Amino acid sequence: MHQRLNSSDRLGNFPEQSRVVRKLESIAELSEKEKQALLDLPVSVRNVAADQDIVCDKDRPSHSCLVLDGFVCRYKLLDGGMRQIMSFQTPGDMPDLQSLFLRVMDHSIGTLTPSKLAFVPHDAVRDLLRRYPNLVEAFWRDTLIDAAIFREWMVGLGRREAYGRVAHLMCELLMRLRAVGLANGYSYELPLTQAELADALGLSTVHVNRVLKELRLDGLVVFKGRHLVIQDWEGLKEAGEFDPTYLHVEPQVAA
Amino acid sequence: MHQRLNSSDRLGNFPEQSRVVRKLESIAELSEKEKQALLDLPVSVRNVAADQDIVCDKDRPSHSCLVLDGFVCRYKLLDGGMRQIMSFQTPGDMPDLQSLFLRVMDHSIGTLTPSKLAFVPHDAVRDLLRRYPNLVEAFWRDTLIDAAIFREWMVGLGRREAYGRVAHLMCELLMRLRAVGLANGYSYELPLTQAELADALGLSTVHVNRVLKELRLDGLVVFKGRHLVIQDWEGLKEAGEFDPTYLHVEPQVAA
DNA sequence: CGAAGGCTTGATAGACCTCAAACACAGTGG
DNA sequence: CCACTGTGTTTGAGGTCTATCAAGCCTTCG
Repeated sequence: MHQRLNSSDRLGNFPEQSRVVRKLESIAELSEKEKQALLDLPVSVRNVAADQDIVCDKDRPSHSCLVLDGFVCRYKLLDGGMRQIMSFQTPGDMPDLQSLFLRVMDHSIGTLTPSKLAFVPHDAVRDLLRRYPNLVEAFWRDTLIDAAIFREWMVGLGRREAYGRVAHLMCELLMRLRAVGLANGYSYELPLTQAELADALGLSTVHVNRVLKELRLDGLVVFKGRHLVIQDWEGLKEAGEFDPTYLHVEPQVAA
Repeated sequence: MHQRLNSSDRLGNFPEQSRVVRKLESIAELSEKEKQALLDLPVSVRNVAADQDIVCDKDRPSHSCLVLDGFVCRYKLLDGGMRQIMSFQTPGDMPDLQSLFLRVMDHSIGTLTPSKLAFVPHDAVRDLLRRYPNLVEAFWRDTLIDAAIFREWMVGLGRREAYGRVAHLMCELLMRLRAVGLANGYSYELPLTQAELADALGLSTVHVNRVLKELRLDGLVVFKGRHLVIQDWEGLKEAGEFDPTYLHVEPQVAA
């Protein structure tokens, strides 16, 4: 029997729901009723192994998915077999909200680590948005912030050297993981291989390796065993020319 | 006396309104009432010279702008003075719809050619969206397609060589300009300098020049005097590995 | 313990950049 | 009408960043 036993569950029944709510609250004000409505969303939750596709290029999904736990990414494959990762989705994120309005997938979404995902029928989301127009703003904002992150990555891919590109990504992930409580001070779990980082940064695995070594020798960060420690936050920000405006979070602990 | 005389105009009074309507119709179904409401939007129209900023990084705009005529771009400047252009906006586009929901600009928007722009107060747009929920879907879709284009550019910047990158951009612009009636068969006005192309493609001006020459020698395109002629559409698509899915237009004349 | 995946490092090659100079063309002014 | 200027294009030469290839090493896990 397969994993979809719990297709009649509601989001609120899972402990990780707090990450989703927290993420949305970092984006927009939510009333109690709206939060309730969110938690009442019907979901089917699945545990998915690493390196599995959730949605594929050209698919026409009927559900949107929420990341409850794990690292997920959007990516495209080129003819030659090369891969470009276009975003990392961390717990609390909704990687394919867009499929609500763009029927055909123009890219794939897959897990990078073992993940826990909640699938919500599009109809349920549509219904939610009809009943709570304020949530339209929240969800729309979320997709706009996604786009802002794409733009920032474009800057990195187009105009930053490898060193700054890596530094910038590490800064961004600290900010984003903090927002959902997944960072401790200046360190966080970064369960990615160097090859995966390379695919996101438009570099080769070998070069990522060399840059990481350089960052370590410069005393900025240590990345070992899927764990990242930022030893010199100011230095890292400078190396990546990092300015968190594009993340559109409250001027929180961006210290 | 300054240019804003016509601040009490409505969009429908300008002949270029058709481009805006046409653009939106290529994205979503519009009822007659919705089209009417669009045309009744209060606008102040301005003619702007080339190379002028419309909105700057860190601004908090109170209006959204529509491109009635001309080429406009989003861009960011790096510390070293380098520029990354993140999108080209052509007639019919709404480059800063996002400012409705993201208060602070995380990039700048500027003209590349002399342009005719319509500014709509955010309040008027908000009101429109409140009255016509179907337009929410259309506008949201528009911002999602923007994001899809960002993603496709990321692929180019990260994983395509200069040759394919240039080819891909030319394919994309043909499709987009056709959708608003600004292409003739396989040619269109491309009023950009090689330096501007370079800033969009993450290349140096010199290298763009060399690639253009190569494309010409290969018989794919001729770009001369701000005019582009595609001589071998199949070849160009192949060179850029171009697949128009990400533009999310009807499977129109993508022949 | 062996296998597999990931990490690390060296050597070589290629894509692209920077610098520099010449050329074309349009607009300006005497 | 013709220098003069400025912007954009074109081409060459040399240098840098990053990719590719290849090999050795380490860790994890059955």
